[in-house]
Amino acid sequence: MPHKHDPFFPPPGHDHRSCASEAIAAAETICQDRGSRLTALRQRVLEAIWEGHRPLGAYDILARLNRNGGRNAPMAVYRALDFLMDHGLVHRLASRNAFIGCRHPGDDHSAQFLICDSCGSVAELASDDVHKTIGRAAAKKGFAVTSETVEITGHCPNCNPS
Amino acid sequence: MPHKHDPFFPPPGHDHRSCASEAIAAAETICQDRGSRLTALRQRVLEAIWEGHRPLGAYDILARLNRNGGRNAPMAVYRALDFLMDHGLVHRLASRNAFIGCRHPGDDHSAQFLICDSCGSVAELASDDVHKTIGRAAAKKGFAVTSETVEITGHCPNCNPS
DNA sequence: ATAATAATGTGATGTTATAACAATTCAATG
DNA sequence: CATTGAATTGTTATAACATCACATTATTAT
Ligand SMILES: [Zn+2]
Ligand SMILES: [Zn+2]
Ligand SMILES: [Zn+2]
Ligand SMILES: [Zn+2]
Repeated sequence: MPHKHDPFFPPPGHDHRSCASEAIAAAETICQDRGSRLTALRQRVLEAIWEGHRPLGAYDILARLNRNGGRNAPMAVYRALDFLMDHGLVHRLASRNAFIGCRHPGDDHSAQFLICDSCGSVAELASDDVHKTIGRAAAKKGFAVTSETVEITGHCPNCNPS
Repeated sequence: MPHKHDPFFPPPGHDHRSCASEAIAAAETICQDRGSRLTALRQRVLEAIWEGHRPLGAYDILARLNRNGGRNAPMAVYRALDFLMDHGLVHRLASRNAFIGCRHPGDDHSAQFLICDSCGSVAELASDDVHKTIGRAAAKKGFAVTSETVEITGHCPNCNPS
């Protein structure tokens, strides 16, 4: 199911608690459905990621985890991220070495990311048109697609009032 | 101008010398036109990259550079790569942390990359259709595109005889 | 309770990329 | 040619990102 809030790039002042709580709730449901355990550590990592709509590096997440005297090691974060990615709750942005919460968890989707150069926020597009066009272009060359990385930089509507 | 060889994914046995020599020749022309210097170091990096159609990591390139007793440091490679990328002679594959020679040097193009999971070879697509579809999808969300990273993995025609 | 499995802890290490500053080479000018 | 400023390269150190290997603990199933 799509996100409750509509704004694609949520404006600076939006009620972000609900973004985060929706994401956590969706994660719990998905993990239950799949018989997986959303442990405290994994949930804390997911919460750290959902502190905003900006991608975070693994070590940024680690710092947030350890803010109040935590003693987690990088491995803990990477393992949690692997779990969250396996469950479609988090995406990795290859062009940034960073991670961001999925806005369409549960959907089986191929995503494209719009990354704002000004404010750093990221929106997740799920354009079937883009996906299919890529598939056609690849097929024309005899290439069988298994996965796509589509990351687009530019200026978001909040930073680009046209 | 497009590459002389047609095969999009050059077959294993192709005459690769001409791929490399064409690329070097194009680089010389482009640098002359722009009043830039294709120094020995830069050329050696470009040659290393053109030893094949597989992407190479910066440290792979460094190893090739230093094969015969060279003493170059990583910085030398990264600086040469920056130069070559600025001049549109080399692309970086974000999903691989690796670099590959551009097959359309001189063209002002937005590229997509097809990366074979079996043989590791990479082909550079320059699909205007993909480019425009991405532009439309982004515009629909009020996003102004400045650059795109499109990297597709799967199986190339040489590895996927259908 | 026991045993198997899953998750986490821990320390070391591997990999990719950049910072900072010194030395050298190059091209232009007089 | 000699001078000079800019571009390039050398050098060392360090930052940033990611994984390996193995020990320990927690959870689940029998
Ligand atoms: Zn939000
Ligand atoms: Zn913005
Ligand atoms: Zn070739
Ligand atoms: Zn192949």
